Amino acid sequence: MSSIVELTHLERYTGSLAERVYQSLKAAIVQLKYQPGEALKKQDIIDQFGVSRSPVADALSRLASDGLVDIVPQSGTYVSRFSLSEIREGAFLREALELAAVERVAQTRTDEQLKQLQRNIRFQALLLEDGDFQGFHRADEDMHALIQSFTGFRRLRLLTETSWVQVNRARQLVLPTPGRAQESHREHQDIVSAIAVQDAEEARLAMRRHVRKLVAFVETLEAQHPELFTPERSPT
Amino acid sequence: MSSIVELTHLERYTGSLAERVYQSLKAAIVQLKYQPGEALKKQDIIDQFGVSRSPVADALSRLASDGLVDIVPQSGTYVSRFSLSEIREGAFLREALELAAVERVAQTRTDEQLKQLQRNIRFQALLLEDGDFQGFHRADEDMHALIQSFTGFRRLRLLTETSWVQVNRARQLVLPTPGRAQESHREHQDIVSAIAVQDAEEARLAMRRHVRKLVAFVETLEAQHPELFTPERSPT
DNA sequence: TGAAGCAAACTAACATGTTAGCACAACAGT
DNA sequence: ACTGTTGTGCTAACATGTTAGTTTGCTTCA
Repeated sequence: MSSIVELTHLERYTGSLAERVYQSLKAAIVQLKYQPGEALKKQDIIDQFGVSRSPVADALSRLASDGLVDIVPQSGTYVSRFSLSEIREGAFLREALELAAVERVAQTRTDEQLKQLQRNIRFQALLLEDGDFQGFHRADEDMHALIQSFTGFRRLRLLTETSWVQVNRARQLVLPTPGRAQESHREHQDIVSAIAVQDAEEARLAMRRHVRKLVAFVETLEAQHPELFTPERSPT
Repeated sequence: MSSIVELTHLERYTGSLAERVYQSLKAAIVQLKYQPGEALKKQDIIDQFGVSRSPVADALSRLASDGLVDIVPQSGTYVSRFSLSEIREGAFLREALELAAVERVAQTRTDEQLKQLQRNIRFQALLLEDGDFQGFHRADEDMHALIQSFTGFRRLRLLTETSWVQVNRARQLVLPTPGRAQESHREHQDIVSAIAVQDAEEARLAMRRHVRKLVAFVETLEAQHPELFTPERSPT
């Protein structure tokens, strides 16, 4: 059962070879093209990309520090299984960072920044009317990215991304719930409204309500796909 | 002026060669044995450790993702200079993570955990009486580590550490202020008191007061050591 | 039949050879 | 003197050779 995984061509990305291999593999893992628990055949990757072991090894070690693969010394590299505790931790970290960001932005926002957020919100409504849920999801992510960029901190976005990546991967398994997008949009409105009136505390609360909803969706997952999860470390 | 930097022997650390080289270099950079802006001579490192380029390259790439060195492609690797904005970001991130941690722990703590914290606090008092400021500093860090470990999240501690590492490096330049340790101890007491009565909001506030004090010390630094800082990106 | 031992095949980790881009100094032309 | 050019020596990035530890599965012996 050595299912060959179709990897995105390196030309789609920029940077060093190692960087591009990293991007391509990461996308494949998050999109569940690799099964959690599956062994990563380095030779296959080398063959598909036409590169040598060095950039691949480099990419894998970066994926390991993201927690997306587990490197077993002198043995092999495996796509990490889901772990409820890691998913909860990812959600906790994202919540911590998003709350701090929105609190700060509520206090420091300029009118121009507020305008951008409000434009995004109206755009979301427009996409919902058209039933473009994929577009809505992109606009959703854009909104979070906007808020984070308004803090002026560059690393923040990266950290949130890597914290969240586990949850995001698990989210691929959850079927979209009818009405969830509308509900989500209303929560976005609450957040931006609080930012508009510079109420930091309310912005925090609104963001917290929003983020915690996302987590609740994932919690039900283990029962449906137990084989993708690591057993929650019961002794032997 | 190729000042030879004394690196800690690899035997002091555990893990793969690359891991140990990473630990040793990181310690040297944080302790300012390397001057910010200084070029890292890979050959010197190789000679001192008696290893090959692979583990050193691996270690350097990890230091780069910590923000401790800047790798310039096809040119060289340099110990990163201080940047006020990066220091502020590090402080922001640590604050975000520590606040979330203490808020959670205030709600979920067991009596046994509380006991550990209170024991730590009394130990701090004892060290202060003896005038052992270095020991106090260690106990201080232990307390923060304790709180983080009580969340049950493993990655949290690592993230806080890497967020803070820039600030910590800068802190090496700040002379200890008389009476600061006592003040710090009182702030620690406030935090643990709030945890004792499970007042999450007060715990957050106490922790915030505490963390922000540390940052204030660093802010004055650029005037004293301008050569260690990157100019705050004024055009050309 | 089952367990213990052994060897072959695979892997990550480490070592080393090669390539190509950048910086800086010496030098030539004006 | 000043500018433009070339070449030398450095580097990171990439390719490939080597080593040593792990897994797997076959074989052998109780």
